[in-house]
Amino acid sequence: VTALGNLNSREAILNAAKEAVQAHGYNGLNLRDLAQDVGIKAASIYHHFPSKAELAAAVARRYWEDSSAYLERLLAETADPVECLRRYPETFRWALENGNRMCLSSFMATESDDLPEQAKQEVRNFADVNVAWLSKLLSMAGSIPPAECEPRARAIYSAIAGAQLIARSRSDIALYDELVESYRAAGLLRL
Amino acid sequence: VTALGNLNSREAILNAAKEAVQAHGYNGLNLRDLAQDVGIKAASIYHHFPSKAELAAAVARRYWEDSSAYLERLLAETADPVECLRRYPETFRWALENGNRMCLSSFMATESDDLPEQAKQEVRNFADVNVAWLSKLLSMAGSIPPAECEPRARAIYSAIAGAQLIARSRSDIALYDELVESYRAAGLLRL
DNA sequence: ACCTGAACACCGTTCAAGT
DNA sequence: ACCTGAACACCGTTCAAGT
Repeated sequence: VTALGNLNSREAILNAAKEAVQAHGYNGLNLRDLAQDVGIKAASIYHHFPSKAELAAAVARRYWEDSSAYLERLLAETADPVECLRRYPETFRWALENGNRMCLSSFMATESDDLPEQAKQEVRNFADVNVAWLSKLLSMAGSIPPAECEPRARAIYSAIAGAQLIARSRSDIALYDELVESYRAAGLLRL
Repeated sequence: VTALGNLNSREAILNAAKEAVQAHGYNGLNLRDLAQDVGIKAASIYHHFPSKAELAAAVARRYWEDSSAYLERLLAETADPVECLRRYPETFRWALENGNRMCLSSFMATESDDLPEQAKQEVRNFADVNVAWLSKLLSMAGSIPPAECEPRARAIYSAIAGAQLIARSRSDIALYDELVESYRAAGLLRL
């Protein structure tokens, strides 16, 4: 019977918190402002999440789950692994297009020292999911030796994260595109 | 006559603030804790800096000035530009060795949305100084076409910043070294 | 179940007051 | 010149109280 009453508030909190953390980070996330976005009071957030830290962990968890689902879908829809890999940088481009935000995991990774263990783990999961996907695709593409697929996947992931960080700090999407193009030209993304 | 009385406090504040921002960022910088590190009260900081924002700008300014001076010294001491470029990743490795900290400019770049214009400018200056140096060295080395030196310099800078961010979030210097090695293997740092 | 106002300790900041 | 205690508005958090 009954009872999904608070699901709307919970969902709204998670979504608004995600956007806020992508712009201001965990330390910059303000519960009173967040509550106002959702249309409730700050104290009410505690009915859905026991603390700001656990809210952040929940947001980070959903973030990598969504990322993982998207990447699997991309792989399922795009037959060619090379084409799939070519499109990977797009995923980090959207955050820049959407209000000059950045990857929630990159931001929270930067704030590692101020995060509880659970939140840090979810941040690591995002990186692991992305690296595993890249590694699998590189392996499928078959253009570099199998032993180099995982190191290369990590290199691509960290380089893309860096490009997003730099481009965002200048509010310059064209710079992001230029950096990705340079990575290709230099061989990092060449397949 | 007289008067360098407050230079010691001012210097101590700048140094302690630098370390704190490298670990916790601008939003994570706590003036009461900072004052305690220096041995004064939080209110006293305002005798040396008009606000937390202007303190951060002063810290960021000194940060890129020191970086610039170091890079010029490295270039003066190391005849070979290729050797010079090979040693560039070391500069980002030190922060990891020194308490798993990160580049102050990368951290503040991440927090761009919450910084005043002056602080953002100093953060951009750091990137500009590093990119200009890399571009000059790439040009001296002569192994890539002149027109590609600056784009490549930007790519190297953002990739190194990304590697530091990822490695720090795992407190794993070996990962930083592996990422740099992968960049070399992939051709990004090859000369 | 879900939400709130009032209170707590903490933060950036100001200011009058100390030396 | 340099520093401080006390106060301000703000923040994360708690809790008793509302529906």
